Amino acid sequence: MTVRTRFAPSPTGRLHLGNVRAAAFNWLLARQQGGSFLLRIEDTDIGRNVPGGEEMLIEDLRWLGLDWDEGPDIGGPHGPYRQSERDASYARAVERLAASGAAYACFCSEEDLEGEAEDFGEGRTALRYSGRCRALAPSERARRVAAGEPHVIRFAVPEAVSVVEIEDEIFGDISFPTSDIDDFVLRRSDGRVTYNFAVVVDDIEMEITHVVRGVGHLSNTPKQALLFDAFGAPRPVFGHLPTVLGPDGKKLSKRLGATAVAELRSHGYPPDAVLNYLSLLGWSHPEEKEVLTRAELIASIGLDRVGRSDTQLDPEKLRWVAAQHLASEPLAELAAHMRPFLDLARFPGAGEHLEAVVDTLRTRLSTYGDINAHLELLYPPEEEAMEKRRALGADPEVRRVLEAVRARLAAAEVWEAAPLDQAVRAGGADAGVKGAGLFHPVRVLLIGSEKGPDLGKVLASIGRHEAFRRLAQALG
RNA sequence: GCCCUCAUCGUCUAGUGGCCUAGGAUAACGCCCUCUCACGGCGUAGACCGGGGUUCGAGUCCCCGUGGGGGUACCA
Repeated sequence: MTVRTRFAPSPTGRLHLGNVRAAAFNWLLARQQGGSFLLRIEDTDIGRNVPGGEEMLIEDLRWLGLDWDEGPDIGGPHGPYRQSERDASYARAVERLAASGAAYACFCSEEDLEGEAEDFGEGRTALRYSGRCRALAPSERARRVAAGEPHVIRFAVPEAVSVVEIEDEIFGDISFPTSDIDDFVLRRSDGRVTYNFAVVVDDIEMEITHVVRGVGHLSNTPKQALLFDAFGAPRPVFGHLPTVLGPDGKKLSKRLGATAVAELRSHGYPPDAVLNYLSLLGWSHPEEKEVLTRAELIASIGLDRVGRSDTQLDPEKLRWVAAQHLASEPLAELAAHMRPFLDLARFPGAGEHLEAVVDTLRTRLSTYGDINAHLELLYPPEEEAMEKRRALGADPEVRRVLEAVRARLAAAEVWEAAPLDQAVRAGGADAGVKGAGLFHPVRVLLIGSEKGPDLGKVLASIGRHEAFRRLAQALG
């Protein structure tokens, strides 16, 4: 049996990290097993749909590298992949259940049901449907339907089963008494089907073998399991993932900007790092490794090591994971990834020696977008820097050192970090200084601070022209 | 109300009755490396929600409580 998993979001727009985490698990599982991963759009609730939501969602998934084998944009043998386009399937499914007696028309209006309201206490009430239309004679039912009387289609919870047993790969075996499940609505009076019904019909027709989703759906699972049974279809393997909470421990909301995928992308987080971090939410590697490549993730992921308690997003740890991923990237690749984030208006010179710049700054960067925040180190505000350089030039002792260094730099044949570092040291030797007495004034001259990266790297980063320009401000 | 479910350092987690004096990671702090910064290395501090059982022995099993989450919709 080949594994088929799916990600089935409603097109409410940007994906938040909880959803993406579910998508990631499904994708990783499918790739590990050599199976298929499908994308399905659950747009049965019109009120929830956001214009362009599907496009944004697809964009986010693509960026993360979670590619699907069947979906609304590329089609596939089990389409359509948008619930709003699957009316024919749902109609057939309703027929089948009605024919077998597992579903029936109910004519009760919402007002009729009010009378059956149960008091929860504290003013809260619930409508638990008694199933009274279930007792209607088939002929009467047919007559009223034919007469065009408004009705919904309800599922007839089988009287023969007293408990629904769910086997969950993550939460274990759970039983739900059927006495707590009333005859729920399958199709609304306006003809639209409900979520619980649509998912099951879709999962059956799309031959989904593994349903991996958030625990929020665990309570729906018995209803869905009953439907699979009523259709005579095998139940898929279920796996419910613990909830992902925001850094504040509260539920993820759309306005929690920092947790949206699009936000991470715009900040320059590497997609592989995001995937890595997300996989660590609720799951742990058998050897507790935490920095994992995409391939390692595919090889080691599994529902058996997923925990059951809710997890909180930790932006600090995400940054750390991202930094680890950057650290292992080859310099040329890193520079290429950073180029689109470069703010050339602020740092016009940086583009010319990008590789050297990235090499100098890379140990302090966690994301591609971090480059600008640290570029100021190499390109301090001009006015202030100029003042410091003049002050340096005014000190005869310092001036002597800087001149010696400048002479050595002028003689440099290649403008690269290692030889430049040697040149600075040689200049110091010429002037009879070394250590802090040499490096500090040179560093203040170059970047306006005694603290900072190795001077050879700084010189290589700013380039020959800029280096002499800064020297000239002190020495004339 | 009723049903389901969760509970280890601030956070992510390891842990499936003795290996736990509860391990790792992150964040914090300190030391080392180094001209300095960053990286890195080493170290310090920090947790089994509470109460009852079961057992020779419980973070691990059971029950109750507390707290959190979900369902109980013609929401998904």
